[in-house]
Amino acid sequence: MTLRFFNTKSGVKEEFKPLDPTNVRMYVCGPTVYDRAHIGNARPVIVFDVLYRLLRQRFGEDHVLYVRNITDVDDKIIAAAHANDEPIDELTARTIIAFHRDIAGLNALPPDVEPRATQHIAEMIAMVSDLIQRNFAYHAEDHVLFHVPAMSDYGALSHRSLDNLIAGARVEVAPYKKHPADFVLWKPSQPEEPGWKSPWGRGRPGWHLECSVMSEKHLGASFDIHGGGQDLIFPHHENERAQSLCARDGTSFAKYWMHNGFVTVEGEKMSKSLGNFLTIEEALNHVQGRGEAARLLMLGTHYRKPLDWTLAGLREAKASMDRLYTALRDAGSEEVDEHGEAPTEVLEALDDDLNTPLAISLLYDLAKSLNKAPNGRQKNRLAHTLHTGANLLGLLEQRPGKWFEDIIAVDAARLGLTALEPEIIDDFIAQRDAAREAKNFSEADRIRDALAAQGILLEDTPEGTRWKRSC
RNA sequence: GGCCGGGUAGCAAAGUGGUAAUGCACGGGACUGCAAAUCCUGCAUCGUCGGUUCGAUUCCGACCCCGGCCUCCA
Repeated sequence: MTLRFFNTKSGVKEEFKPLDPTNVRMYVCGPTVYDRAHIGNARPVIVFDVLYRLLRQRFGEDHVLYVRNITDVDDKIIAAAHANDEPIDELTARTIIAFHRDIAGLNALPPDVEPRATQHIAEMIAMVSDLIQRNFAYHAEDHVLFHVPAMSDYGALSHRSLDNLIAGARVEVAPYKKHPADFVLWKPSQPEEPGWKSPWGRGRPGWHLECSVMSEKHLGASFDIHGGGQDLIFPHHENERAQSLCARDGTSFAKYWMHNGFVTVEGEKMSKSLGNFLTIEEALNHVQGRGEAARLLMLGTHYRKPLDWTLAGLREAKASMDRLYTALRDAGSEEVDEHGEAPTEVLEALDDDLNTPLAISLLYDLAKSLNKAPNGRQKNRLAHTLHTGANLLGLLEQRPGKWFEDIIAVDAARLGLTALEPEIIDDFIAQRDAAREAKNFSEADRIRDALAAQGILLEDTPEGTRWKRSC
């Protein structure tokens, strides 16, 4: 097995060789908890969830450590709390709960550690002190700033030169900065703002510091993979890297940097001003809470490419999931088998820089073979293979019956659905069967049409009539 | 202006120096009372122009579009 991942720093696919195969470590930037998670936040969650699943499969479940932080101190949080007239703690607690619920709906496994910035203030202060001591940072007007020219290969991750940065700078440079590119490690807090006592007065950490500190604390100063959205490459990850490398000797920080592409919605960049800020919850409501459809849509495009999220695409993904679940249902495979060795081809597709679109196409191939399988023995084998392969992508984790019949995790009434009870549906089906028996096909079709109008589709099989919800 | 990524069938999206996976949609056929589901089958010369090559969609160059980053952002 050879895993290859595109490393942002080198700009090419590299063979993945973990520092310690018995302790593969990855750090992914998690949410800043000031508002509901949107569909753009969902992409790294899903992409790195697949990476986590792959690494667990390849190196063993107990040999992978996945850390995803929660940023719970930040100027946006302060602003949002103020706007809501709500204590910061309440805002962040509420938002974290919603975040967990949202991504659970996307079948994302929880990370092994989910550290919070506010629980690492002491370590942050210590790292700032180290940077000052090593002459990589300086104290000026209650701020502590990282002095960018002090680091020789600053810009190596984002492939920018210092000259470019200055040329492109559109911000007014604060007067206390020695160099325009210098960035804040610690900044003063106003009395009404959250703050912690420090050698430089009451204040709070700069944006990048938390990830340097939390990755070191939970993964060590050198670890394997650092992931996040492409927009984090600069300045966040560049600065994180600068802090972490300059604060220590002989460490490598992240060996592989992986970044997912951006998400647009209906062809437009998501932004609050455009009013197309689509939350995960809203998106899932469009498919009655079937998170796997959203997941399939996300994974249907390679993670480094831009992804345009559309309602049509989501509905199509739902139809595609129907196909896979139909194959399982027709195979009589109601068992959800979460374990077992995933099919080699699927694993190999993922080994090659997470080629999820190829992996998914292999699932369709398996579904086709399953549909054509002549006997129960082969069906069982293929169903199991399809299951384990799909599970690697976080798909097909439900019973087919549940997939087709439930309205999952949403308030049906709020969606304007009548959500017929299964008993009532069965009753109609019995009436229709009687009509068919009597060759009264117009009555049979009338019942079928009536159910269809309620979103219930019928399928006649040799074993009898079955139904599924159409949306 | 600098950096990065895209442009493949109606839509979505893989991939390869030797005439292009897969899904959805659509057409034909089988099956069905009719459907649905399923199966079989049809549907693209890969942004433009040059170059390298026996041969390029795949390599090189130029150009044209599209998106992102350079300021908070997944």
